[in-house]
Amino acid sequence: MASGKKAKRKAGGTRGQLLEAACRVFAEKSYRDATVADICRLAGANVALINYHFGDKETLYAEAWHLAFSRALEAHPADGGVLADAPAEKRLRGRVLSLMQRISDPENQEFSIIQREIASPTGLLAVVMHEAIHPIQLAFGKLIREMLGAGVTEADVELCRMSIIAQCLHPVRMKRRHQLLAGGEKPPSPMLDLSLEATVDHIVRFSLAGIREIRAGRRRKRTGARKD
Amino acid sequence: MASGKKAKRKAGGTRGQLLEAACRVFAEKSYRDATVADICRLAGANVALINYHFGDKETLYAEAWHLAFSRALEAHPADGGVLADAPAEKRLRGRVLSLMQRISDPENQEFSIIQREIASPTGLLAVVMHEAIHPIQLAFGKLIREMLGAGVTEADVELCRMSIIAQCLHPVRMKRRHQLLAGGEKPPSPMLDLSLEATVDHIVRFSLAGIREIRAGRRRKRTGARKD
Amino acid sequence: MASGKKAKRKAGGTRGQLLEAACRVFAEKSYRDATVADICRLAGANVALINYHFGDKETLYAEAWHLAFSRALEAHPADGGVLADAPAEKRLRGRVLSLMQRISDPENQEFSIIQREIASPTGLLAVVMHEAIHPIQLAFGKLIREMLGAGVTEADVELCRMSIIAQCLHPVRMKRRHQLLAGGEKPPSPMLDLSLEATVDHIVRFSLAGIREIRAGRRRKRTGARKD
Amino acid sequence: MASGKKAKRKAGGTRGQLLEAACRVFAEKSYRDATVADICRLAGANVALINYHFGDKETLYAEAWHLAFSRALEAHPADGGVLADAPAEKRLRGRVLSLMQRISDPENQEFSIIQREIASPTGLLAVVMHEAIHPIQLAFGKLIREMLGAGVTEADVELCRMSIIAQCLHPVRMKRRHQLLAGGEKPPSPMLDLSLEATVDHIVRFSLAGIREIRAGRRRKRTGARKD
DNA sequence: AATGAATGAGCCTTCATTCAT
DNA sequence: GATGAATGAAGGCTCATTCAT
Repeated sequence: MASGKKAKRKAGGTRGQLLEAACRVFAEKSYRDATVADICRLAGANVALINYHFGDKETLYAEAWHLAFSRALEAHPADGGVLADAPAEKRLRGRVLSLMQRISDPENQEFSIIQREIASPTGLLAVVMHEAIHPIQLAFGKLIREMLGAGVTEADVELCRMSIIAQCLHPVRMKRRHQLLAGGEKPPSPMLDLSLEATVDHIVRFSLAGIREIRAGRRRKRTGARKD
Repeated sequence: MASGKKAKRKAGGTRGQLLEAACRVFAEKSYRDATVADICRLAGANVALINYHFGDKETLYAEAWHLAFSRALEAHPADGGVLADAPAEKRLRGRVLSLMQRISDPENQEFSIIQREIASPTGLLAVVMHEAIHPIQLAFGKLIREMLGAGVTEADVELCRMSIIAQCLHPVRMKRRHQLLAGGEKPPSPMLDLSLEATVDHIVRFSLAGIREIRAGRRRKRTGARKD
Repeated sequence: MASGKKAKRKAGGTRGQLLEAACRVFAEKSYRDATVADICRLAGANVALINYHFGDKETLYAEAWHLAFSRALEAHPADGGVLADAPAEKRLRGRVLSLMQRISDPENQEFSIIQREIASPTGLLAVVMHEAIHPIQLAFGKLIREMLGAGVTEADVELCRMSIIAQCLHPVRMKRRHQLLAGGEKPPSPMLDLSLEATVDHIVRFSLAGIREIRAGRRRKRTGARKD
Repeated sequence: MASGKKAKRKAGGTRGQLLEAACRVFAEKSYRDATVADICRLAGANVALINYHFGDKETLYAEAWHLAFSRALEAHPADGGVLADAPAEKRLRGRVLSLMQRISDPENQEFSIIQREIASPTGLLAVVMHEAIHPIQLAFGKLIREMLGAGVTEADVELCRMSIIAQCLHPVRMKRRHQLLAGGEKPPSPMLDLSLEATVDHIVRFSLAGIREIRAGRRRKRTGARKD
C-alpha cells in the first residue's frame, strides 16, 4: 500500500496542512493580526517550516489566497451553470446566484481574505483585483450591456453593473458582520434569515426593473419622447 | 478648579491634537497597522500622553471614531436637507445623496474607520453598528416601507433597503480601492469619473423602478392579477 | 548636590553606557557575532533600548566606531607631537610612534573594529577608509615624498609609504594574534616582549635606510650612473 | 568513464565538491557569514550531506582550510625555486616573491581564510599559525639571521623579519580591500596598478638597505664607532 | 551515499505601556 | 500636564543540525 507508514507523515503533506491552516487563519485575522505561530499551531507544525516551505509569511499569504481563489473558482463557475444561449434574464440570475454562492460559501475563505486585503492592503490587492475581481466584473458588464441594448452609454452600463454587483456583495457583508457581532443573539433584522434563493430572486427582479428603466430612459432621450 | 476649558499652547489642547491625529491615522492604517508613535508624531506630542489622556490605544481609537462620527453626523444631516413633507421620491433622493456625501467626503474619516473596523473588528464594531449604521438603516427602512405601500412583507422592505444602501456604499468603496491601487494611473473604468450627482441620479432612478416592481409584484401576488 | 538622585540613573546616561558597551563588544566579536543582547547585558540595559536610542544594530555599530575613532584621534595626534619644522627624520618617527600607539592602545577599540570590518565588511568600511585611514596615508605620503626628493616617481612614494605603514601595522596585528591564542602561554617569539619604543626605533632606522636607497637608486637611474 | 555508478556522481565525489565549495565560500564570507546552505548550493548538494560527511560546519571549515593550505603549499614552494646555494639576496627575493605569489594568487583561498580567521577566530587559528605561518616565519628568520651576520641580537632578527614579512602581506591586504570597496572604480592609488614583480623589487631593495643598516649599526655599536 | 523534511535555539526588531521626573 | 527614558512581551526570520527514508 502506498499509505504513509508513519503517523508523523501528515495527510497531504505538511506543506498542504500549512496552506490550509493559513487559509483559515488569514480568513479570520488579517495579515498583520495573524501570526505564523497561529498558523503553525493549527497545522501542528514547527514555525520554521513556514520559512522552509514558503520562504516567508508574505509568500505564504499569497499562496493561501491563490488556493482559496482556485477553490472558489472551481466550486462556483461564474455563469452559475446557465447556458450561454439562455435568455439574458436567466443568465443574469445565474451570475448573481453564482457570485453570491461563491462569496457566502462558509468553506470558502476567498471573500474574507479579499475583504481584509482591501482594509489593509499588503501589495496582494492588485493581483487579487486582476485575477479574481476583474473577470467577474467584465462578465457582468458584457451581459448588462447586452440587456441595456444599443443606445446606451458606457457610463450607464457601468452604473447598472455597479448596482447589481453592489446588491450581491452587500448582503453577504452584512451577514458576516452580524455573525461576527452576535455570539448567539437574535438577528436584529429579519433579512438575515432569508434564504440565498430569496435574496437572489429579489436582486434579479429589482435589477431587471432598474435595467428596463434605464433602457427606456435612454430610448426616451434618444427619440425625444417624454412620459411623465 | 478643574475647569474643562483651558487655552493650551496648541489649538484645542494636546488632547484634541491627539484625537485629531488619531482620526487621520486610523483612517488610513487599520487599528493594528497604526502605531501610537504614528499618531503622536502627527500630533507633535509625546507617546506617553496617549496613555495619560486616554488610558490606552483602544480607548483612543474609540474616541477617535466618536469624533469622526459626530463630525459626519453634523456635516451631513441624514435627510439631505429635504423636508419631511416632500414627496417620497425627493426624500429618497435626499437620503441617498446625504449618505453618499457623508461617506465620500474626503475630510471625513468615519467611513474609512468603519470599513477597517469591519475587516478586522476590535470590539468597537457593535457600538459603531448601533450608533452610526442602525439609525441610517432605520430611516431608510421607514421611507422604503412607505414607498412600498401597505401590502408588503417585512422581508421585502429589508431587501429593498439592502438594494439601495448597497448601491450607495459600493461606488465609494470602489473609488477608494482604485485610489489605493493607482498612484495616479488612469482610472480603468469610466464610472470613477462620474460625478456624485450622476451616480445619485442613477441609484434613485434604478431603485425607484425596482421599488415599483416589488410593489407591483406584491400586489399581483395578492390579487392574483397578471399584467404583462 | 547635582548628582543623580536615583541609582537607576546611570552615569553618563544609558545611551552612553550602550555606546561604551558596543565599542567593547564590537571590538572583540565582529558585527555578526556580537549580539545586541551581549551589548545590553554589558551595559545593564534592556534590549529595546538599542532601538530607542539608535534605531537599530547597524546604526549603533556605526556610532560605536565613530566614538572609538574620535577617542583614538584625540588621544593620539597624528604627528606624534613633533613640530612641523622638525627634521624629516624626527617627523617620521613622530608619525610612526603615533600610529603604533594609536593602534596598540588597549583602551582603544578602533583598530579591532577596523580589522573586523575588513574581514567581514558591513558597508561601514568605505566610511572607515575615508575618515580614519585615508588621512593617515596622505600625511605619510606627503612626508615620504619630501624625504625621497624631487626626482622620484609617484610609484616609489607609494611603495615606500606601503613599506613603512606595513611595518607599523604588522607587529600590532601579530601581538594581538598572540594574545588571542595564548591564554597565558609563553610568547613563542621574543619580539612580543619588545617595547613599543624599540620597535619604533627599528622601523625608523630600517625605513630611513630603505628610503635613502630608493632615493639614491632613482638618482643613479636619472644620471645614468651604474654601480653593481 | 566507467567508474561512475551514476550519472549523478560528481567528479571527485560529493565530499570533494563540498570541500571545494566550502573553500570558495569561506574565502569570501567569514565563518559566521557563510552558511552551510551557501556551500551546498554551490556544490549542488543537499544540506544534510555536510553533517553526513564532515560532522559539523566547524569540521568542514577546518578541512576546507587544510585543502586550501595544501594547494597553496604545493603551488608555491616557499623558496621561490631559488637554489639553497644562491647568494642570500637571491634567496631573499625568492622567498619574498614566493610568499607574495602565494597570497595573491586569486585561485588560492588560503590567505582569505586566514585573514578572516584572524579577524574572528574560531579555534582554527592556532592550527593555522602552526602549520601555515610558523614555517614561513622560521625560514625567513634563518635567512635574515644569516644576512645580518653574527653580531646581532635575536631581537634584531625578529624585527627585520617583521619588517620584511609586513611588506609582503600589506600590499595584498590593501589590494583586496580596494577590490572589495570599488565595484570597478578607478583605483585611488597608483600602487594598485603596480605589478607583483615591481613590488617585489621594491621590497627587496628597500629591505636589503634596511638590513645593511641594522647590520652596520650593530657593528658600530659593538666597535664603539660613530658615523654621523 | 543521499535526500527532503523537520526542529529548536537564537537573533533583531517592534510596540504599547509605564516610570520618574 | 508633559517629557524622555525604560520595559517586557511578542513576532518574523535564520540557520545548523537531525530525522526518516
